[in-house]
Amino acid sequence: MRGAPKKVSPMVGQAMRPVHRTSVSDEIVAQLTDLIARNVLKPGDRLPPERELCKSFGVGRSSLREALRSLAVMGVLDGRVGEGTFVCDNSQYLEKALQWGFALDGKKIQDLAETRMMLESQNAQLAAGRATSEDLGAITAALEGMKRALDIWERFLECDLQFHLLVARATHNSLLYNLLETTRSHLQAWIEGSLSEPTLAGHRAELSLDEHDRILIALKARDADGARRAMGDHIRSSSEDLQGQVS
Amino acid sequence: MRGAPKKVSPMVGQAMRPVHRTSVSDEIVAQLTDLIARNVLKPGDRLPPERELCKSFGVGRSSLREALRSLAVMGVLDGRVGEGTFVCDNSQYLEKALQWGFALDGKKIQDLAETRMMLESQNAQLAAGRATSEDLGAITAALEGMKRALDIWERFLECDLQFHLLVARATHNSLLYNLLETTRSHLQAWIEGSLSEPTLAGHRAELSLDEHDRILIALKARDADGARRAMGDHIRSSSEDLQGQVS
DNA sequence: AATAGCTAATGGTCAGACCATCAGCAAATA
DNA sequence: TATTTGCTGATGGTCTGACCATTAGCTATT
Repeated sequence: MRGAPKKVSPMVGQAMRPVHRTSVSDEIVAQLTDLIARNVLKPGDRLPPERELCKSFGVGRSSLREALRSLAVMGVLDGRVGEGTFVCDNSQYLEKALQWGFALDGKKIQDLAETRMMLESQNAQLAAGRATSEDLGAITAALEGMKRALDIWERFLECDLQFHLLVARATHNSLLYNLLETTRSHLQAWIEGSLSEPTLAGHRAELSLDEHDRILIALKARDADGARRAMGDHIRSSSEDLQGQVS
Repeated sequence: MRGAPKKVSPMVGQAMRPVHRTSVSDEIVAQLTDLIARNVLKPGDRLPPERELCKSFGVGRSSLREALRSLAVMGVLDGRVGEGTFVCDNSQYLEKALQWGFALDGKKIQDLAETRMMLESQNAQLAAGRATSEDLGAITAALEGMKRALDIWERFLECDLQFHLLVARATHNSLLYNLLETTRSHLQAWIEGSLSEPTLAGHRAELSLDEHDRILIALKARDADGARRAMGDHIRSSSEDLQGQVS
């Protein structure tokens, strides 16, 4: 029939493009993001129930749910059982992205602790210049909670955590707050595991109270460098106690 | 029965914590990310078929697929029909996230810039004490690349980015490196969008070179505080130029 | 040796069912 | 009347089983 069917003409490959293959889920995601981008779906809005969306899009529920799931992990949608699926008020997809950075990294304790140390110091420095009176009031309340719970070790730690998170909130930088939150949550499991027995609870609690006092004083005095140093000293001191228990 | 049932004791609310509510899909996501983080699942590896994973995890296929979908959206996994599901070789999990260009409001940009500023300063400080000779060599090479590309604006920026990432790598803290990488790439997308015309390229490039020089000198001298200040000055100076274009 | 065709494996999709949770309302209670 | 309790429907979360489209790998044909 043909003289040389061995080789196919290479021209053909250049003239043809890969066909546009789109999955059903991706199509749904595209349509929904478009609706949100054009403000047809505003933050806080509630989407129709899944079973209705299925009929509207003409797809099965699995595909629809995979699409919703995609948008949920990006922080665009939020599904609440019994209530419905809502458009998140603030596109917090940045925070989500940073959180996944933590999850995917081999979370070595030392790196985590170092990152936390750095975040907390800088947060204190920033907070000194930005904390509102409400911020300072809340931080003061947390500190007083610690003083009241000197003998209830668990409750003491809880107020301690609150103190640090409130300082982060006082930076009024949602990214920094979120970073500290995720860092802490990854460290928390390890901390609680290696510090379940409050051997040196009394001594440590007294010391900790004093350190927190210094931080708060620096914050109230708007002393940025002082707050940074006080927070750094506190973290160093408390982590030394932890390290001692481990090694 | 009781004398005054009007008010519930407020103590109770403090003694109880919200129960740990976790969905099946999230559990799978957590397990898989953990496996990837601990390098049990290496990039390029192929996961068992979905139907097998269902039995392994003891969950239905819907839930499993939603979990896989979540990881696919982040660019961690890649499912190919007829072949299987693979762990993506590139750890650029954020490429996908950037694909949907969500509008970043001014506050977010500011938060992002601030976070970057803080990361870079601290990274420089840490790197000064830890950089190996290879690290310093690579950073020097990046700086020389910038000098050679003074008239090629695009290439200049590329070397600039490399310089900063290499400093982060020199901290030998993968978490900090990852955080900076994510922060930078999100900022980069915004910068390139609103700063396509290199108006003051010449002036800025000269200044930038000088600032990078100072940073490198401080790093080589193991001057932690100096490196931190030099990096801080550099970021402040360059971001002032950007702010000027925006406002 | 190269090609075409067959088969099994695999991800993608769909449909229907059941469960846990939540809002809202009505009945019972103080 | 005001509060609590219990019911009910709506909704997201999950499971199961099935079918389809695509792919790799093998086999038979040319």
